[in-house]
Amino acid sequence: MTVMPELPEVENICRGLTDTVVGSMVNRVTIRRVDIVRGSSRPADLLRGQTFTRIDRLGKQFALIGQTLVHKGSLNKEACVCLHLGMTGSLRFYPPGEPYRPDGHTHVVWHLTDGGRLAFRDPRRFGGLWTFDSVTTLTETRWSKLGEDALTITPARLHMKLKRTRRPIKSALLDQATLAGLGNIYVDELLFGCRLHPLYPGHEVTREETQLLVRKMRALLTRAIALGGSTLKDYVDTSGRSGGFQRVHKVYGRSGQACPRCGLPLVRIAVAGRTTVFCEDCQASVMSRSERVAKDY
DNA sequence: CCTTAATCCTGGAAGC
DNA sequence: TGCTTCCAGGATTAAG
Repeated sequence: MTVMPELPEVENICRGLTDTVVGSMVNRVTIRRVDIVRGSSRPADLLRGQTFTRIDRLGKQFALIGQTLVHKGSLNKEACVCLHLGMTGSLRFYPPGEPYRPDGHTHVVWHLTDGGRLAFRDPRRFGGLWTFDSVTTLTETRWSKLGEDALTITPARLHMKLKRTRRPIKSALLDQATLAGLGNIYVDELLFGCRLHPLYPGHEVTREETQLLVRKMRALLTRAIALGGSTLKDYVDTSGRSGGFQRVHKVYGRSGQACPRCGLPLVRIAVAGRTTVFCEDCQASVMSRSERVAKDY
């Protein structure tokens, strides 16, 4: 089973990058597929000649931040590359001396002066890469459209967002403008953990239910990070390393199978065009209108 | 303004 | 066995 890069996977990639490439200098950048660099970015400037100073993350997106020493110790020219892995994207670090063979899906390779390499690979190319002249520009022009990070958002802030939408809670939680980091897998797992119906309208979610959501969400994500972290060594990638990383899905991908809580068959519907699996019995805590909608399926 | 639907893309699974 | 069809997913864009 493929590992989808949601927040926990991305967080582990960032930690891996911090341990491996931060401090290294980029000697050369190979762009094997130009259109993987999105927007008006100039592909030639993907931190070439710069030193990785920091890795930032917001939700599922993260940024490689580099600096160039223009004058000795006085003026630093900053730049950064924002990455989004989409569905099948991965970033893998090859230590100096380790052979690597780029295939047709390896789109960008950073060659470091110490001989290490960093390779971005994405078969389906839902992912991409954006360049900015500073972290501030990235934050103001791109990350400003995202909600708060799923790991740090407070119940009060989430409740504020949910209150003003009539969309199903699942749609709202998938929307990165509501909060950043959740994907289809974790949303289904989270709603099951909170016993909330996926079609429950956002504005009907109570303060108490939002508190439960945030509490469960933090626990879920933290646990997933810990599980993924145990497999990290030299590699910055999570796909292709299955050892020890079997995520325990209670509902995702288990439609028709027994609900782990009550034993009834899990049901599969479509919400916001996404496959949604849940337990009609355990997650029946919907009110009036939405309950009728749910029953229509 | 709010919400939904189509679009992108490829590999793997399922169907004939 | 080999071919075709369908499906999975996140974010952007267009349309309702």
